[in-house]
Amino acid sequence: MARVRHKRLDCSPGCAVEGVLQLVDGKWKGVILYHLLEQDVLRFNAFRRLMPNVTARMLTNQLRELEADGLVTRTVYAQVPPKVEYGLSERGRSLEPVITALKRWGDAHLELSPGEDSLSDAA
Amino acid sequence: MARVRHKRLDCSPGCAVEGVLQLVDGKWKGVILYHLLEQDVLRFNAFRRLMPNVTARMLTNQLRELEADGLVTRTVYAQVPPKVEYGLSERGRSLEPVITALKRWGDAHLELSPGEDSLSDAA
DNA sequence: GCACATAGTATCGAAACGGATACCACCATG
DNA sequence: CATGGTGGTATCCGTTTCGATACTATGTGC
Repeated sequence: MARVRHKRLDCSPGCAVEGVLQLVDGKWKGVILYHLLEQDVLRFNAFRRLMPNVTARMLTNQLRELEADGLVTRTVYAQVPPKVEYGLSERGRSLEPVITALKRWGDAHLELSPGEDSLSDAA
Repeated sequence: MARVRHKRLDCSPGCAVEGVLQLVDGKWKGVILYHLLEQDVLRFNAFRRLMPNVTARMLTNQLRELEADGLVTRTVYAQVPPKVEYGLSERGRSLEPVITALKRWGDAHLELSPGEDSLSDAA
């Protein structure tokens, strides 16, 4: 679901840049990774509470892709009611400098007025 | 053209991360920015030669969006044949740590087999 | 006078994206 | 017996993306 982007990474050294972008791109992956770096472990519905606008379909989707890319781990507990925990793999955790660089730049250059970045859906 | 992503950045502190992603995301923006950091100034067709798979339509599009976001500058010389130069604005140049972080991670974790990242279209 | 290079634009249409909605199993609680 | 919470899946369907193709203007070289 993460935009097909490039079949071939035909951009010479720029490839590396594109390659990471391909992993992080996806409507909600940035936020998901960010939250996982902060919280360590999150359950499905915990994500939904953190990001009220994401639909279950999309959340599943993004998490599955991140898992397929080896960035997040998915642990299912054989319980009823079900319990599934999402966390960062080692590879995922290694993205920290990247996420940090993104956050640092955003904080410095984006000037999100506080109040626009509320957790509430503010419908 | 850069995927609508989120109307509201309702992800609390993660917003900053998403915000930057919104600027860098776009099928070719990562590579464009990377090349501009390396080369300083590039002309339209120079980009096309560096990225043989991008169509004129898309290239125009990505450059225009980057320009609208204040990351690249576009200088038109009143000549015939036309000459248009693209470069980084100060804001664009400030993205360097971000691009660098992306590239560093990509180089370390992606293992692009050399030969797959050729400049040629290798049709 | 024809082709080539410059830097694009316009239009078509197929494919992908992604929201809305309904639905699943299972258990606990009231 | 119904309702709520868990973690999803399936389907429909409008919207967006983006490649392909054709086309523009002007000046130079052959």
